[in-house]
Amino acid sequence: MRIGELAERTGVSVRSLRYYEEQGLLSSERSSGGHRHYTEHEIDRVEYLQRLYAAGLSSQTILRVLPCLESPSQATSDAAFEQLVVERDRLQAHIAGLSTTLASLDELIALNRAKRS
Amino acid sequence: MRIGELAERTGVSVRSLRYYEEQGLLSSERSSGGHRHYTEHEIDRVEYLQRLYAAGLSSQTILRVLPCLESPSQATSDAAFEQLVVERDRLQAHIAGLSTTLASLDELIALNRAKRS
DNA sequence: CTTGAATCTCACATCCGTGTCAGATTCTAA
DNA sequence: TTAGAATCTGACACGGATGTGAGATTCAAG
Repeated sequence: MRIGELAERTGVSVRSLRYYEEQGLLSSERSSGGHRHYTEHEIDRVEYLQRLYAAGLSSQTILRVLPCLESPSQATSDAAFEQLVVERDRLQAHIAGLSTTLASLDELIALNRAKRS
Repeated sequence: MRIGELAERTGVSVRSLRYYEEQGLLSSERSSGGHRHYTEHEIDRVEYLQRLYAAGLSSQTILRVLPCLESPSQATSDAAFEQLVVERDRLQAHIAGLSTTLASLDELIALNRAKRS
């Protein structure tokens, strides 16, 4: 499929897809004329990238953990694996903080609801 | 206390504290010479602001929900309350997404660990 | 073929909380 | 009173993913 279809099916802009490729996070075959072509597989990849971005990883960080994603094997570099664990722990802590905030927002809502009519 | 101490005690930079004030999120008394002075109360306020920023609210959005924070009463505007609920729901959904990502990172870690020596 | 839609590259803009620097002023302790 | 630290305002810079526009080229359907 071409880039427009991939964009549509993933909900990610064409601009972003090109950016991901530029960052080394997404690959594509090129037609003789230079147009990018993707397989179904890239849909999952793009969606995973979006998840990682949403989790607060930068392009560079994602690049570092990619080997773990692509080939979970003994050959996977220690650096990639360690980075993966670091990011997991960071995300876990982040979620914990957000959960606390969520709880306090809930309290706030209850408090306000009580004081209203 | 002065701005330097507030910064130190909250872990927020002096620059950011001034920015919060500029955005209408933080108030201060001024000395005759123009220096800002804060009470203990502002510590909580700053920490709460940090939580909201971390939860993905923009300055403007925080400004909108502030009335609910400051005076939970019948007088609190409907708009503020509704925005508060919107943000709570947004945060809830966001946490749910992150949790999914966390789970998949955990899987990935387990998978990689298994394949390594 | 031809034509219009899609894609290409390159470059610059945007957002927004924060960093940082400059030059002036204020505060505090000796 | 004076030196040095802290604060003041104002302005510009940054990071990083994404938006946007120009001008050229390619693709696909008639």
